[in-house]
Amino acid sequence: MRKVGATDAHPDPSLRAVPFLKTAADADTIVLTTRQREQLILIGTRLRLPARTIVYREGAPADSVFAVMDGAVKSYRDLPSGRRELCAFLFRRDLFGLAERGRYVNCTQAVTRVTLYRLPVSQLTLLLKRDTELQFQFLAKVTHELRESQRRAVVINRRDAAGRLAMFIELMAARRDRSTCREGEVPLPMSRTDIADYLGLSRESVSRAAKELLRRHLVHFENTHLVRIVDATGLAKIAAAV
Amino acid sequence: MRKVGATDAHPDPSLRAVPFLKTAADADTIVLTTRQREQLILIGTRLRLPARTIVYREGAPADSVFAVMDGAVKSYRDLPSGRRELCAFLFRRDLFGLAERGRYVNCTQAVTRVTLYRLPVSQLTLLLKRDTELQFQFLAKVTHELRESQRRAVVINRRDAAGRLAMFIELMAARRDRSTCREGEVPLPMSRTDIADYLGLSRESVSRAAKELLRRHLVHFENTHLVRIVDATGLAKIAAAV
DNA sequence: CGATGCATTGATATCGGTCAAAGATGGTGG
DNA sequence: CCACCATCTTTGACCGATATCAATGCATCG
Repeated sequence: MRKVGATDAHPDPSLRAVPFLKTAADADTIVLTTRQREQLILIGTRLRLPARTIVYREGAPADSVFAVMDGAVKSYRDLPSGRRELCAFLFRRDLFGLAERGRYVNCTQAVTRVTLYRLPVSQLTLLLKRDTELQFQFLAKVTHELRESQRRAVVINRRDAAGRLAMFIELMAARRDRSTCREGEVPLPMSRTDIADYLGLSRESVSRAAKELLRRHLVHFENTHLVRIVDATGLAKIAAAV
Repeated sequence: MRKVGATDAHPDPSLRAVPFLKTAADADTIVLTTRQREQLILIGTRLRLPARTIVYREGAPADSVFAVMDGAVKSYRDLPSGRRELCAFLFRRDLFGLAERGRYVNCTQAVTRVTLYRLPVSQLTLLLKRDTELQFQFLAKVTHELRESQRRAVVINRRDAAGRLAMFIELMAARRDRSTCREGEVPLPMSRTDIADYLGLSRESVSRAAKELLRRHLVHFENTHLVRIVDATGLAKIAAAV
């Protein structure tokens, strides 16, 4: 496993001028518009990593921010109990690597082979200083993402296994790249264990929940990593039943 | 039950100039410094409400923001399933009433008799425009609170009933007014049902968890609404066990 | 001092976790 | 191209924790 994006050098202290980059650390993910992404790519370097590569570890000096160009990345934290809390799955256009006090707050690992852009924080800071509009967008995205993940966390707390999985499938469906998959088909590139850690369930419960959704004719699993939504309204009903 | 803070008038459209006030809606609570609070109080009006008064309802036009001067307020949402999700308890110095698209996102109700300051959003907006430092502080507080509540939600999902209650008691202990209660004593002004809704448990489970903490000599309940921490380190251990 | 809501306690049911084992899948090298 | 091995996934049995239902106890406020 390679490790990138972490050196012993401290990040640019001028980051202090953009405190939201630090404050909003836990979100760990931002979705940008095409225009914003183009701007950021100008200052970044392309990076291709095989599946399972650790992009950076929790606590490492946060000197870079990353943008997903292709593939999927997971962001997680290992808890003292041995459990793993999977905070987010990151796809095309997602930005990740935000830090708190100059350190990454999560560990991130490639789920599939991925293409990333790496943006040095120092240069990003300069860009944000020059472009107040971009900074503004950044802030809006940060708070938006925070809200989303907060909503997820709250909601996960009160739902049976099937409901959580239904919600997860809908989430993945909403984010899928329409150009690369058929109507109703949703790729699930991550492992069952990853899904379990994300939903706060055991592997086995995810399996059983999948079986349950199948039994109710809501979805059909073409294979482990591709699910087809059979009854979208029925699925939505279960997913929404808070 | 009286209802205040909700009229049919639309909120000041200039609110659009302060999008973070809307964006950060779900946090619903901000803790301000004394200086900031003083500034805000200048534009507000004092309000005394008896226990159980609804301050505003979910979905009502958000024309005011409120600051708690004394007493406790709860912020909640009733879910379609009939469950109630209790988002936050608000105490002295807490600010609440942030909205999304001009509407309140939660329902808020006085837990005890309370004294509030009511701040018209229009005037608050003006103040924020004049005082960039205050606006900045506002943003920092918003993101901070968001992070906190996010952390809570995530953490709640992986803990047994006793652990959740231990965490809750610690939370309340951290926020209690030292001047009005003895060392180690923590007032719990809210009902067991409220605690249950906050922790995602049933009333009965809260009762049993309380008994469990008592059995382990970690706390002692002087009465229903006053708990004394007997073994702080032991309690912290249970509360921290993720 | 009674009445009403709140809190506790007990009995039972249900759901998900855990453990164990079998079944699929995919990658590697011959 | 196939066989084999490692890993991931599924299935089953069982257990424990919490929800739910029911009843009793308690306090608070007229």
